[in-house]
Amino acid sequence: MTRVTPRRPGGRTARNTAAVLDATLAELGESGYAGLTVERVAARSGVHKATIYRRWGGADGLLAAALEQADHDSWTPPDTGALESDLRALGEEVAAGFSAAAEEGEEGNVATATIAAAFQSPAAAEALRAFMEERLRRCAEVVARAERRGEVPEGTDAAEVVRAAVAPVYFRLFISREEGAAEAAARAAQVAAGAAKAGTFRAGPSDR
Amino acid sequence: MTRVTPRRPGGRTARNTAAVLDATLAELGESGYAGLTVERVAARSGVHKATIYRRWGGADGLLAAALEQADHDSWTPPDTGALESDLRALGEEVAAGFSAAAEEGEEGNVATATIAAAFQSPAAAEALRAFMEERLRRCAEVVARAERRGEVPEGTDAAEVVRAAVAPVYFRLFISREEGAAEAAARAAQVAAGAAKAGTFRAGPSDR
DNA sequence: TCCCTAATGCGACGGAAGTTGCACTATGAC
DNA sequence: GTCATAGTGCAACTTCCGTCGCATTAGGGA
Repeated sequence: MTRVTPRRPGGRTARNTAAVLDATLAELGESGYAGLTVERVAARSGVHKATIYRRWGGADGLLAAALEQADHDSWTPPDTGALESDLRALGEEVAAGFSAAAEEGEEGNVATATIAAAFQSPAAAEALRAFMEERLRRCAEVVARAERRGEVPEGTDAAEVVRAAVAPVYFRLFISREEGAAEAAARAAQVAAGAAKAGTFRAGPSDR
Repeated sequence: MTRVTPRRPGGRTARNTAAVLDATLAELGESGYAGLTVERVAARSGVHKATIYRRWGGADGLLAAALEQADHDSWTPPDTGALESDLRALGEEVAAGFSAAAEEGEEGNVATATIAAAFQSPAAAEALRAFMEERLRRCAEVVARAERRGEVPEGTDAAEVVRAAVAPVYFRLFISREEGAAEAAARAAQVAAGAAKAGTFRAGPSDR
């Protein structure tokens, strides 16, 4: 139904794609997913709404496409020289990004919007899954460095360490809706790093 | 605007309230928050949609009211005799509840719907915050028992221990959208219990 | 029991979202 | 350069959501 890869990818089609995805990101930054409307994107991009419905299927398709594009950025995890401070910086980055997004109209809103959209749309859920998988993969470097320094035992499940460090931040932001996500980052980093050093995260049933 | 507490709480008003909230829960179980519509609730409950809009303001108000009602249940945390297995049971309960909800049309959907709605509606966000606060408060008993048994040092921040144990489960369910939430519960319980015993969770800046 | 009025029912209206059929434009193969 | 057609623009249409004014009903104090 939805043609994501047109058979004529050149010229006008390419320009339309770029204009629509740009407009989508801008709208997300301003209004979040709840305010993301095909009609507004159409008006902003100058592309007719029928075209958008045909090519992306709706608001969820727009979001998935925009996220897939954002996925190709050059983000790398922090490198402070020690596992715990790396994890803390990671968590604080998450907390800061989402907190700022909630107040201003920042681009962190795109991530928030995607998490929200994943509840309603399989396409968005899949886009989010792929995005987070990629992020966790890049974060594995943090644990790999710690392993090289001898901070943690060999065979440590890197992704699991990172999950333990950032999960409490997301929990406070989106599940329990409490304040103090930034402080939680420090505590979680301490816990995760401690457990990693003690060997609790050595590749168990979930290594992958 | 929205009159949550009518001045005539008896008779028809009470019957309408019950019928509407029942219908809301049923709709949530079948279609989630995305499919929660005032018109459908009106049709199902036999109460006119204008009445629903006047008293609850919209879909988000319905959800908040339904959740507030569910908040008054008699749920208590598991008691297995040891901290780590208590935490594991807790996390597995969460994982099972939400996984089942995702497949069938179960009541766990109400919680999922609330988390989703919190992204769009301040009322739902506040309802979710209150609900989770109450749940965390009840879960503190798990840590209190461990403290009495001497498993963890005095002054351990109970809520923080519970957050560390369940956050990775929620993270996999709703943020990274990975499989294996149940397995994550075991690992997280191990990490949280270990850190608690080591005194990492002794009341820090975030005791409250 | 009576009576004031809070609460509800009812229908119509305005607006926004999404769909569809048709005409037109410009891409890319030749 | 030419030409078939993928892709787009356009406008009308249907459906659904939320609001409003007014008539009607029933709660609960007297």
